Amino acid sequence: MRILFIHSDFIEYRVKEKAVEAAEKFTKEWERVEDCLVSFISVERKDDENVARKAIDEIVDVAEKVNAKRLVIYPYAHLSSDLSDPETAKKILTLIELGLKDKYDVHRAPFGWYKSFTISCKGHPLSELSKQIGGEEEPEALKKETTIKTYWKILYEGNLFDIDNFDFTGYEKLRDFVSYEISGTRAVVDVPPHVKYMRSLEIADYEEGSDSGNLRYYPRGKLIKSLAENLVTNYVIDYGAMEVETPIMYDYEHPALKSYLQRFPARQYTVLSGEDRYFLRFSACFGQFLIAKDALITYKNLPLRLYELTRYSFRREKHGELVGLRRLRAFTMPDMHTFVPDIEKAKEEFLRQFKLSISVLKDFGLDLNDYEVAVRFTSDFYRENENFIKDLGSFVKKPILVQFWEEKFFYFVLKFEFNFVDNTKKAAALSTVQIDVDNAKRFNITYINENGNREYPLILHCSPSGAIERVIYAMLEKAEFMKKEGKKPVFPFWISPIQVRIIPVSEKHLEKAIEIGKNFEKEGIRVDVDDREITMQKKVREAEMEWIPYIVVIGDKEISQKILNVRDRYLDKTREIPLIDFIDELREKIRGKPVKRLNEDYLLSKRVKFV
RNA sequence: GCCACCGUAGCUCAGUAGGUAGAGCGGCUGAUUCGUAAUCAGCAGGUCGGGGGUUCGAAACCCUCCGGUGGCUCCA
Repeated sequence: MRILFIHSDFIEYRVKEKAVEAAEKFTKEWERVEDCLVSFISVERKDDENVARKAIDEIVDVAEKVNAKRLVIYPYAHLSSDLSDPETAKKILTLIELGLKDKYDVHRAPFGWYKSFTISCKGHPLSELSKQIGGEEEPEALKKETTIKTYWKILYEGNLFDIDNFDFTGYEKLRDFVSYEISGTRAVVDVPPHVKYMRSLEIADYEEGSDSGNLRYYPRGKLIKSLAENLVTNYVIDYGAMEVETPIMYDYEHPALKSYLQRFPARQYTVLSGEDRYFLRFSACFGQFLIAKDALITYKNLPLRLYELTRYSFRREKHGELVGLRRLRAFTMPDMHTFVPDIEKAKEEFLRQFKLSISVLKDFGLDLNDYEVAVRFTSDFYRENENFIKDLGSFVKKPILVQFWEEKFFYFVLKFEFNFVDNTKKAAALSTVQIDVDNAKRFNITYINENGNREYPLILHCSPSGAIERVIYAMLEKAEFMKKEGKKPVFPFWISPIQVRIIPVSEKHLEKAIEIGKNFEKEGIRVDVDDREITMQKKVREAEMEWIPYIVVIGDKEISQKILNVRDRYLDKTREIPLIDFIDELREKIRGKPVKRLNEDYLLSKRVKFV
């Protein structure tokens, strides 16, 4: 259904001739209504009573906003090219009329007639609005989200505070996050700064040749992304998960998948294979659940953990929501599922994964001050596990946002997220863990218990870092915060695409510079040499603009004294250190971290400029 | 999905009573061989996002599509 609202000084219409066979009988050939809200409505194919109900809510909502007492329902076919049959349209229009009659003075223009009309629009900002309601692919969960009963509190030092009574002094980012969550931000903002960096640092870029929200990654971005992926995967495997790989597209008609789709508030990409319709996965859940369903699992195998790094997960986010790396339609998500026998075990895993997520983010240079914690649960879960929730709050030693759901509508009873609040005061979720009480049954995943009987496990969904692209986004936004504080923006050493740049003072030092560079390369440190014929000032400047952590200048002095002159970005100063000691220092910094080779030429004169 | 703004050289942008394009950076060439955030000079480089229309004439005005951004809505 589509509705066009016009808040009018008056509308006047006159019935002319029949437009369709099924035209409605009418009582007034001419009508004029003063000071009213006119709703021009197209009833579309697939619209039903639910859509009518939703339409009533929308009309009431708008009427309240513009303070209208009189309503005009005006059938108007021209808003849509996918109309319902006339009988349905009449029925739904009548339902809407009846639904509004109690509270408003409702007038309705007859259906199925050509009418002349004159309307006077008030012209204030809310006087013209249009809405689209329903749509066949809209999952229940998306619609339900707007009606589900929920309330919010701040949890701090074991106490729950009303949002309005909590003093956010010193917790401004939490305040921004809360207002973003509950009311949506009102701040006037520009493009988030990470978009500028993702391009200028040659990490990622928009790709016109694809759908919006599908980005291209340049060599440096690909390197950063791979390192990030490897780090998370290593963590998860150390944690005890087994890595699997599953298809990226699934059958719309598969019964378990079909009902799961309805519980998941996201839109899908659809793929046609001949006549058959498939959707692109929006997480690794399906693939892993379908594996678990067929596996022979006993209580001795629990907790069982499956993991996949999805490249990609797809969500067809609305156009207006896509920005840079914050929100994409194709993204890389580490996704682990843990199967446990009961709620006690689930809580134990939940807490461990909570801590795992903190460790993972820390390696990306994001600590608890950089993100806000949200914990959400059903009221039932809270009643039975109040202390558990409070312990989570105590563990992070700062106030957190908690959300209560009166009923369980989604598939989980408890979840947390770590939300990054960026320079435009918008929030994006990074790590998350959920306790899923529904899907074992839905997918018929069972394990054999001590007595030889089949039982449904509980399932934890965990993305310890959140989407990899989002982690990069958070690192870039954090860099901007650093810049605002007067610090130099920089990546953690292990993930810097170039870790050491060697700058020969003049051409005659080049050979020696390359030789010194080899010592770093042997240790798995990504080093390059600026062999271009430009001034060294300029080389230093460009190295700084690329956020390279260590800039080593090689001239006569360094060659004769065998001491390196290092410009250290983390300390923001230049220091002198013997080569051996410096390499030891860097080796220590990358210990236990993923290592990858430089993903571009060692010599800057050979480099391509991508942006 | 709706509304608004934007799209000009590889990048950032200038170019409004409509008269077939400019700067800086980058690139190339030459000079300079240089000590920690921009050496100097010359040269090359443009279907003005795509398509359609108005006009003698469109980067400019209109329509439409695509892309980007912001707002609304929404965001497990």
